[in-house]
Amino acid sequence: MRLATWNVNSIRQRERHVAKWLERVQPDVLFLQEIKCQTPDFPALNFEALGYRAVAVGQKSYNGVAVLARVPFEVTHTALPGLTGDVAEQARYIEIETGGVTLIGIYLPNGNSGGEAGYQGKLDFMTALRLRAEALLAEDRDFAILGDWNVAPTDEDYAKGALSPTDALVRPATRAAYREILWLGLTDAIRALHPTGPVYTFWDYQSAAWQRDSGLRIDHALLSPKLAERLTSAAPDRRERGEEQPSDHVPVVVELA
DNA sequence: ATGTCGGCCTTTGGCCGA
Repeated sequence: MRLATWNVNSIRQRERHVAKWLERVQPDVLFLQEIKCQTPDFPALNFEALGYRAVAVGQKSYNGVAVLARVPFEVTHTALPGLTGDVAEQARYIEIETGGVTLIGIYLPNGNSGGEAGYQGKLDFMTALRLRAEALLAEDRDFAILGDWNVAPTDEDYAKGALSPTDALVRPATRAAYREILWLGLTDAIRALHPTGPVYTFWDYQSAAWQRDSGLRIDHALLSPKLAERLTSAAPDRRERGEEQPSDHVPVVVELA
């Protein structure tokens, strides 16, 4: 099973990139983030012509997630269970079941806007996500959580100078919340296979970040224990960052035997 | 490394978010 996640930074700007990428990589399931369109405006029919059923959870202007799959699936949640407050109104979560496995796509709040209240929304999302993972573990479900986590888990996960030490992506409370989820017994697919060194998934549009390889590792796939045993590969597809008019994120692809 | 994007309204330029 080939799973993928990609923050596309507007599906209207990146539809051709996604279509070409699907044809080249042929994932079974692809989660998208930052589609930046309302649900009815998502170009689902164009992806269905390529053999991918598409379901979007959109909103005006910002955020928005979607799933594209060439395998049968059922959408089970379009919002993160248990989450309340302003952040709960935003399109950041989709959960599906396919082949007896639960797959979750997330666009975790960045946390740098809206002051401390905005940052608290990020932490609230992470708490609700941990509780969701705990519930799935208690049910003995096999599951994976893929997406733009907006967390650089360790200092190896961002290039020197690419972030302020006080950025919400690296604040101690952010990292602690990420570890609480990871340490439930989940496996960070990329770090399981590439334990050290830079494995960036994002390069800012500003300051020639791509040319300087000044990147971040903030897109992650976390696997439940039995899925982790099936892990055979996990890597960002850096090639996409060099395309014309790219997203600032590249796809992350995970293979399970 | 505050000369980048994308979306939207305040609408042909300025703002917010990333």
